[in-house]
Amino acid sequence: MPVPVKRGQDTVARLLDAALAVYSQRGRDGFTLQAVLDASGVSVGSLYHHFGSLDGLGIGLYNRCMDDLMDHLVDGLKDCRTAEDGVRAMVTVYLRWTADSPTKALVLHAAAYPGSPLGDAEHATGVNAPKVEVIGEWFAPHIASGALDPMPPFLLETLVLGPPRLAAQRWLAGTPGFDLDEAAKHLPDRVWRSVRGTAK
Amino acid sequence: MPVPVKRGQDTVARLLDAALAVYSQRGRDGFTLQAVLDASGVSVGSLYHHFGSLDGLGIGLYNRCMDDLMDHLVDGLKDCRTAEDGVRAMVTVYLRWTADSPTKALVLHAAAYPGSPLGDAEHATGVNAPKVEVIGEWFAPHIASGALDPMPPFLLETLVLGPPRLAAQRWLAGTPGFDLDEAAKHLPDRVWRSVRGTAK
DNA sequence: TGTACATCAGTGAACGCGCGTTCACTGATGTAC
DNA sequence: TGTACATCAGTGAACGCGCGTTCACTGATGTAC
Repeated sequence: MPVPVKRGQDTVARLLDAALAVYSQRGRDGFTLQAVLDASGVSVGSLYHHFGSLDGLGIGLYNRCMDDLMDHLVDGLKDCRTAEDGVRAMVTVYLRWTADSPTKALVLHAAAYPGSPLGDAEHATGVNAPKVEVIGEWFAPHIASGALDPMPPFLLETLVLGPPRLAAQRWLAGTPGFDLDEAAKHLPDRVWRSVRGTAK
Repeated sequence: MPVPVKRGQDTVARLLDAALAVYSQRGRDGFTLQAVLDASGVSVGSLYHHFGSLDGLGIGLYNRCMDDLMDHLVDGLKDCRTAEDGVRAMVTVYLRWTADSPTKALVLHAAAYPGSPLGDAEHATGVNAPKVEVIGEWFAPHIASGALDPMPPFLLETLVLGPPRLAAQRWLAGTPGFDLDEAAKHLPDRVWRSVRGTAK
């Protein structure tokens, strides 16, 4: 007989699954207590027992999605050695992850705008800080070596993730003409051009 | 005696001003009917007379902000002749506009995520399509001439606006270390590298 | 192993508040002749 | 210019619905001895 997972863990998972489904199907305005309860089959009190409030569940959902993305980004760097490999991997992974997990991506984008109740979650909890740091540390030596032009880390992030992120946003919004496959074909190259070292 | 503006135009302006103030100060969740009424001093019925619903006012607000940004972008191209000038202008104007009109920028970012009630506004009304087209037409000959590497327009948009947009988003969210002035110093250069023509 | 107790997980009826919207109305401005 | 009428702008009391949250409770699992 399998050792049962920690008590209540199953309920938490069901709530998060339902939250993701509701959020992606009915949007932010449709992310309502009743909708989550219906989709999960869990009782109100149980939701409050585990998450404290509907906002709490929202924050849990956000953290779960962000964590998933971070895992993929970190994983994408694993077999990279050159700065170019790393930059290309970030762009490629971001685009592929979006295509593979559009519902999670949607949660992230919806929460990314300033003043969002979920957007504050990351600052508050800092749950994903370690993984962000891992990525930062991967790139640091390549800046030091000159393989990447010297620039503050925030500009590197901006240049590397900005384009795939905008492409993802437009694609998720269904803007006609936005093709993620075509983006994945060309963006890594072009992003690399914008950050590679120019010094001898 | 000055000819009075069209009847009711003043009320509409007051509502939009109040909407912007409420949205930026109290966030999306604070954008409530009562808050707008209090901030504007206008009566419920009057709001409904002009905008039909609270969502209608939200759409009006979104269109107003997007229109403002588009004006600035189009204006930024006016004195540009080379492709490089144009690309640099787009990046620079986007960043400066964000710094100058953070409240409007906030509305735009908040509405940009897919499934947003305001985000659908643009598709629904297409109010800003003409100005988008103006910009597209400005760049077309520079792609044709090879000054910009040939690529689908959506990739050009992604590469040019992606980085300043992400920088703006992070700055608006108050992420520590994000400096819009520093971004304005370096981004135009680097964005240009990513899109300039490489053919002879 | 058995019993007593403590903690954790889960239930759902009840509550009250604030929300967006409606509607019958008054007043101001424009138009016809 | 004066009168009659039509249209547009603005008012605010009233409505009802759905929302997130609470709470007293039952049941299941873990712990002590």
